[in-house]
Amino acid sequence: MNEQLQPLKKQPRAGKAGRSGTQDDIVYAHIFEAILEQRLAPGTKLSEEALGEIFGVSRTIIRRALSRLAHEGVVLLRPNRGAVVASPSVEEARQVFMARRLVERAITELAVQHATAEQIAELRQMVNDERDSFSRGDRGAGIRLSGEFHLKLAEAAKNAPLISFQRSLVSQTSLIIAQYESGNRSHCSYDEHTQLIDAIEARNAELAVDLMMHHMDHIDSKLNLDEESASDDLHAVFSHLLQTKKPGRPAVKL
Amino acid sequence: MNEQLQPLKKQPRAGKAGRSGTQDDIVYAHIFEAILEQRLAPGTKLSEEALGEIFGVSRTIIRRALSRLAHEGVVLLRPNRGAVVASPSVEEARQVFMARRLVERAITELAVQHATAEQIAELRQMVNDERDSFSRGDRGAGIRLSGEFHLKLAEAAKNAPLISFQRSLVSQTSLIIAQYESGNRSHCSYDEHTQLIDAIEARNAELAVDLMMHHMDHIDSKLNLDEESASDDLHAVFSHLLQTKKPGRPAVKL
DNA sequence: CCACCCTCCATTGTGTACAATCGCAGTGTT
DNA sequence: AACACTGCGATTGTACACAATGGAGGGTGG
Repeated sequence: MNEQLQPLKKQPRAGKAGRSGTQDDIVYAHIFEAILEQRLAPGTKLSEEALGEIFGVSRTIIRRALSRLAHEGVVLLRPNRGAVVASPSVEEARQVFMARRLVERAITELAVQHATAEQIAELRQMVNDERDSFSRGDRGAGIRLSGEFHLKLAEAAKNAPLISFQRSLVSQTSLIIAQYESGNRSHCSYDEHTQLIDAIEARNAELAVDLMMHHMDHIDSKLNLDEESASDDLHAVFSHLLQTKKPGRPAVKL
Repeated sequence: MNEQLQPLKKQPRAGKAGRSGTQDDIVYAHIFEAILEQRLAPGTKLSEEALGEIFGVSRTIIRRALSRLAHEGVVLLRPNRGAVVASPSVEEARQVFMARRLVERAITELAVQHATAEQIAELRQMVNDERDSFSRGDRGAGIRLSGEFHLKLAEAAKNAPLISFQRSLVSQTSLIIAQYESGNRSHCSYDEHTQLIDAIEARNAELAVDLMMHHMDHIDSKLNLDEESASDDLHAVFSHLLQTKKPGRPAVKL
């Protein structure tokens, strides 16, 4: 259980202190990826020392990375209790999706106005990568790339606060998908992404927004948010109890 | 120039390591307040060591506080160059306002649905405080309380991601107001806030949203964002030069 | 006289040591 | 037997020491 993550220091850097601010980014990105690709399950404890050993950096760096992740909502930082991978409740998931609809609508409208030919080309490339991942059976990478597509779209909207917010929302969405998806099939059907790009390229705002909203509908229709919950959910539902009450003894009298 | 901020450790705590996570919050809150109340002008350098001495904590704490502030956009963190109070450009200000309209509209609609009687009472109390501050001539506190009003409204909307985003937007807005306001009169006329509360209490969504949008219009009509800029702006425009060149010698040949 | 380069200093980035805190287990008591 | 208390272990919170970076100033050459 000690070497399950990537080997230390993916990118060899000159000396210990490479270009400043780069070290945390690497750690951040790796943990982020691991969470989104579900190599780290919700609720998993993220020990600073263990992570530091794995990545070959001190706890200082780990701590900063965890801090960023916590700010984005994919990691829960409990004072004096350490960090765990967030396990969004159904209610939290609903809130995230509501916020996303709001933001995606605005982003789509803005992207129609501002997207450059280059950005549109990049978007098409990302859809290709996404399709490849799914056809390769790499579900984790697929979820991540699908999220990055929406992030790229946000960049085309040319509004810094929106981009930042979207990053946080996409992260949490990916976590929610990883946690709640009913196992049938692909999440962001890349076909919908392609149609969306077409509408944006044609500068058809109405159609683009329409497609995006349908896309959102499809995403959460694939989740088990409504009604009762499956096995995974039990953990999520009771996680808030487990961290305040003793897990050894039932926290709730039946 | 060494003791211009509040005396150390406003709230006396038990020993050095009080309740965990509290220390950073205090420092964070103090710097935040100082920036919003314009006791720290945009472009001011925030030395870690100096702040650490002022607050009586080590650079570690300061660094974390600055990190949070940077994430909210009120502080700019330049690698290897230290932190400065952000000085939003006109374009950045526009983006923030665009995002705020989006978010405020949604928040207003949700607040109409979910606001409890208690929350409405709290909102009224905040407007009172705000009015008091302005009548007392405390412009800084007024700006801050006005922002906190909008933040409280966001809480009534019961959507965690939106609250978090709103916090960031309000912070930046306050900074923008502090920087660009044409000196005439109060920014958030508290009267508009009162009307807004009335509409929310009456569960009149349409009216509430309408009032909020007008409120937004009023706010940025009071700023000098359009066209050229006045005296205050000069500072903003040249602040990036002033922090690289010596202030004693003209940075730009006339 | 101006421009370029080199050295020095201030400040940040990182690693590590120490201390406080929390959860857990063992033990004693009712 | 169940509850409460106390001590221990592990892990986080904080401070500090060292290393590296970037800028400023002085000096030299053109």
